[in-house]
Amino acid sequence: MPELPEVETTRRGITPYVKKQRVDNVVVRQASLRWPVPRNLKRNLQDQTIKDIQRRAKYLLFVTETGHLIIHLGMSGSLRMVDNKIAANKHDHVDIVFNNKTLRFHDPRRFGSILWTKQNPLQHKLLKSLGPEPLSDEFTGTYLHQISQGKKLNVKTFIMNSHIVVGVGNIYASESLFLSGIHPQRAAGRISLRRYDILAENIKQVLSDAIELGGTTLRDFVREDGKPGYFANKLNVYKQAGMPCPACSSPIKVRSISQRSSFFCAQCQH
DNA sequence: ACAGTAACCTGTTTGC
DNA sequence: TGCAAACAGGTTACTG
Repeated sequence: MPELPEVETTRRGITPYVKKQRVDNVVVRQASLRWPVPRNLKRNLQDQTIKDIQRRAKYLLFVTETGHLIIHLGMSGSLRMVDNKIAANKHDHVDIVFNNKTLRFHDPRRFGSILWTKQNPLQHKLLKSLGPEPLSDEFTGTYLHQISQGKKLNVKTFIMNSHIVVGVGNIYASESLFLSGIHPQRAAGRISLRRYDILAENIKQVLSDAIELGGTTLRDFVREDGKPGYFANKLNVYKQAGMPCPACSSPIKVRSISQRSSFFCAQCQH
């Protein structure tokens, strides 16, 4: 479900309800997620005050005095703020209970994760070797061009690799390649610096635009208040197979690349 | 080091 | 209509 814009939308949505709030209780109904929810989560988190909520890649980092809560939404996860008296539904696996609101983690497929670390979360095993943030100045066409040298791997899989750049999932990979006129199956090492400059700019643009609109809701992404994001209306190619290309009107194609559906215009992308 | 594949899970859509 | 296969926004671990 969530790519960077959806995670950032969630972060912004829950921050006013959670920041500076003290955790009254932690309820784990299902500890079997992508990795087991730590058994000591309640012991560590209860009575702690959430000082801030940060984001690194698609991980949300909840800062407390004694450690960090790390939440990843996986494919189908969402976080919502609900009144404390609202009963949990199916797949509502974890509650972080505050004074009168509850942060509720819902995840049908259970590919998400909830972790606790006392160390610097950026040094956590899962975060320490991640690539740059796409919206940072560090992420440029020059960077992409440099590390793609010699790679025969297709460019779509390349930009979806979180060790290259974080936050670009299946939707925004297709969209940014379309905007850049680059065919998703082109070898990463056979793209000019000039075209990587364009691609890096388009990745920044499409992610920023999606954040502005509250992310993309295709099926089950919801914001903290249960409302959808509206970027789905702006998709040029993703899920548009057979529809006319917005630029040239030839039908959008879909093809599986590295086991992920990839949407593109064969006329516009080379 | 790299590239390709399987695996984790449930729900919905597609196709015969 | 019914059932099985395919597919879904992610990422790691394993294989060769």
